[in-house]
Amino acid sequence: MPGKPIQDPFPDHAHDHDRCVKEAFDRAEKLFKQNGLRLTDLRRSVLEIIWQSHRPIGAYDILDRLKDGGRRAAPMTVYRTLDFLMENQLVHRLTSQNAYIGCDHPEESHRGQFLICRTCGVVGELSDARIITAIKETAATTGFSVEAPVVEVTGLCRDCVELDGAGRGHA
Amino acid sequence: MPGKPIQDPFPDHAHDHDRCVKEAFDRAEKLFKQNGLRLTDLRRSVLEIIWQSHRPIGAYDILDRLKDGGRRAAPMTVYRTLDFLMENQLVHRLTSQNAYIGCDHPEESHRGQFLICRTCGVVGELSDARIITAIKETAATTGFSVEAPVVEVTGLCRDCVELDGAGRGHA
DNA sequence: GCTTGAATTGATATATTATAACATTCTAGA
DNA sequence: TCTAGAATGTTATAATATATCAATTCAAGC
Ligand SMILES: [Zn+2]
Ligand SMILES: [Zn+2]
Ligand SMILES: [Zn+2]
Ligand SMILES: [Zn+2]
Repeated sequence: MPGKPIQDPFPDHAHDHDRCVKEAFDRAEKLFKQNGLRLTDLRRSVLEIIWQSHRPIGAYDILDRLKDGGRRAAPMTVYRTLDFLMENQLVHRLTSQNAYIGCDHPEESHRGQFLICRTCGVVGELSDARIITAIKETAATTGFSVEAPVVEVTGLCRDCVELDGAGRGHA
Repeated sequence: MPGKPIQDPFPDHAHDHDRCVKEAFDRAEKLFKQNGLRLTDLRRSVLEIIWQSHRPIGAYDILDRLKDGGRRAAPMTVYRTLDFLMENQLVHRLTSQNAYIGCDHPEESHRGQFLICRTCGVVGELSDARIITAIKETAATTGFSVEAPVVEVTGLCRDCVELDGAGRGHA
């Protein structure tokens, strides 16, 4: 049985994105059922828009796409939906980008660390214990008790490093 | 000779803040001279306002205080000055707060890590090699090359942990 | 099926943060 | 003094996010 290979946290430029979307929605639907949440048309649409790529998308861009899709909507519509999706870990907000990105593993309560490629715009989510430990222990030396670490790292992804920062265009 | 004791990255609730301000301005003046920069009234005022406390302050709050001080100013005035101060490492922007904080050590080019107390609002800046190493090495396992890590950690500072999250009020 | 309260969405207005573009003033040096 | 570049003034606008109240939809119990 093939199954999923060892997971790479950063989506390759040539990966099968349809599979990402399918898996994301499978997980989402499961989560909604388990928790008795309502996967409404609006929520589904917003989630679809967000999962159209691995690039973070702004609230007003989501709004535009909703309108393109024939739905009438206002900023509040989007922000409310984003709040709901974030509460349920289906979406994360990248504070350094004022933008939103889909999450791979909404089952577990978490706050990921993010790698953001400056060239292609793609984001990968990490969940690395060592980073968190380093932050917690360093904070502890000054008596600081960590609650919500924000880690957002810009740089160049594997594919864009190879292209020496000239790469563009993929899901 | 007394000199400075081992530096604690998080300002104590009862520390001598006048000394912080004095030292910050000594460093700033030195930096301006060394680099042939112009420490204008506007820049000095903005830096003073930012150093009034160890809490981050928003651009529009800076604007208000400038006006209180009898200076006429517009948002652009503030943002331009902040840009200048940030270029010269005298000020950092906390992306998770949309707010700005004074920097302790403008001499060295750096991008700090920040501890932000949710109760008293005070911010301490770290510059911890272990955190950066953990981020770089983890990123490297997926071929990602780190350029600009953002680390902003909210939680409770030493003093506020002791008060169990009821503390308030100091510089 | 009908009722009802809660959840969801609609609609309008406004707050907050940040940038664009061009004009004027200041300042260091020739 | 003259002048070019730096700094600031001024006006307008973009981009992001929230507050508030009304209308609609939905699930559950009767
Ligand atoms: Zn994908
Ligand atoms: Zn996640
Ligand atoms: Zn101080
Ligand atoms: Zn600093």
